[in-house]
Formats: sequence, structure tokens, C-alpha cells
Amino acid sequence: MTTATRATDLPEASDGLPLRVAHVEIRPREGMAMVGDRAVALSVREFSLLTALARRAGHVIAREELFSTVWGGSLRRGDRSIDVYVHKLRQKLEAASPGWTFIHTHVGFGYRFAPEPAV
Amino acid sequence: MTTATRATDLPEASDGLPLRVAHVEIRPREGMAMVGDRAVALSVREFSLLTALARRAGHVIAREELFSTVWGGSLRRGDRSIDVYVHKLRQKLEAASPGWTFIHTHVGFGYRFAPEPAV
DNA sequence: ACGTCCGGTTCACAGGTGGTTCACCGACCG
DNA sequence: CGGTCGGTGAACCACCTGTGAACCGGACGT
Repeated sequence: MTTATRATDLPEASDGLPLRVAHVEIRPREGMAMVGDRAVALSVREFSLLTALARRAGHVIAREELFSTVWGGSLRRGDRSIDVYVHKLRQKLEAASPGWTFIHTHVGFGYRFAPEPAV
Repeated sequence: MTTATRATDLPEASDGLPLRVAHVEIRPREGMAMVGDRAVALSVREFSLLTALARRAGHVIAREELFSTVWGGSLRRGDRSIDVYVHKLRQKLEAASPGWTFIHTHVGFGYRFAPEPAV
């Protein structure tokens, strides 16, 4: 599926320009992100996943689509890579900005990136 | 918000285009809905039911038809699945938009989706 | 070449969530 | 009244996700 990349809504990130969502700034050229005024070091996979999520902030992205975008190929049943990396991202983002939630789970579907104060 | 919310035919929902009815926006590709500016997380079944109802907003849809559309197969006498899910949907929608009623019961027939200010 | 470090993947277990069914109750109707 | 229908809360169980740890292979320094 995939209708990807409607130019309409969100800031780009594939071209090297920083992508901002709330107080998160993703810097493609540097492979890192700023959360508030804190620098967050990310591995290649983590960065790629964060970018994929943030480019469509506020929208749910299906696991299948996330996988093909970040890892390439199709998601094998039972593959937990996505979960593990979402977890790593959450750890780092929330550590840099306590009291906030960034990645929301939509069970059976996928994840949605949307910085919100934790409830 | 511009929208042709004509009920009779079709705001599609299987093609991936968002379906709008009043201040409710259903996003097929994401398995979620927006009510006003709030994201409403829905399970797969809930989403499927909401979509079935909203695609013919303003019209009563028979229980039998709802069941075959959402669950597949024919409705067994005594099956309460629909009632339970209508209830879940009402909870979530009304929580996201207090003072509004979305799903109307037509006893002996079925349900009708039509966002209205509560009486 | 060897040992270490580190990121990425896989594994295993625990806790959550969702789907179905059941139980109970009030409303409605002949 | 007895029967049907829908609203609602809860039980039950399968499946999904969260999470810490093990595992593996490549990069790097000595």
C-alpha cells in the first residue's frame, strides 16, 4: 500500500533538512535528534525508525509499512525487531524529556508518533 | 471542513481516503479516527464497525447487515457482539466529544450513525 | 590475529489488550 | 405477566506488545 509521501502536510527529512515535531528536532545530516535542548544519540536503525514515524507525525503507520520502510522487505510473522526498536526509542526520548510520551501503540495496527504530556 | 457527507452513496473507506461525517474523521489506512481534534484509538473490530456505520451515515443499517459486513457470516440468534461493540464505540466517541450522540438505536432493526448534540 | 566494543537480531517471559460470551437488568409490548 | 430486545459490566482466553537478556557478527585498536 503506500501512498507515501504526500508533500502536503509535513516537514521533510530525506533531503537533509531538519524535521521538527513539537520539541523534537530530527537532524538527518547528523543522524541525531534534539529533544528540547538535549541531544539524543541514535543508532542508524533507531534514527531511521524515528524519522519514518515523525515524517507522518499524528498518523498511525502500520507495522508492515514501518518495517518495509526501515528494514526493507516484508515483515515476517513473529519478527519483533520493530517492538524492540520502538522500545529503544521510547527509552531515549522519554529520558530526554521526562513526563512526555512520544510513540503511541495502536494494537494490531502499528504506531503513531505524537509528542504528548503523559497522563 | 468541507465535505460531502452525503450518506447514500459513498464516502469510500476501503480505498484509503479519509471519511468524514460531521466532526468525525475516519482514517482507513490508519485504523483510527479523529473526533474534533482528538485521536480516538480503536481496535480492529471497533474500527470496522464504525466504518460500516459511517459509510451510510444517517441511514439505519440492519443488525444482520452490520454483522455480515463486520464479522462475516450470518447473525446467530442471541449473538450480542454487535451490542457490545456499539457500546464500546459509544463510550469512546462520546468520551472524545462530550455532549454528542453518535449512534442511534432503532429497536428491532439496527443502528444509525448520525452525530448530534445530545438532548 | 586476538580481544573488545557496539549495534542489530533473536529469545523468553510477563503483562496488556481485544474479542467473545455470559449474566443481569430495565424498557417495551402483546 | 411472560417474552423479547438492547444496555452494560465482567469473566475468560488467545493473541499482541513490552522488556531484559542472550546471541552474533562486523569494526576497531593494539
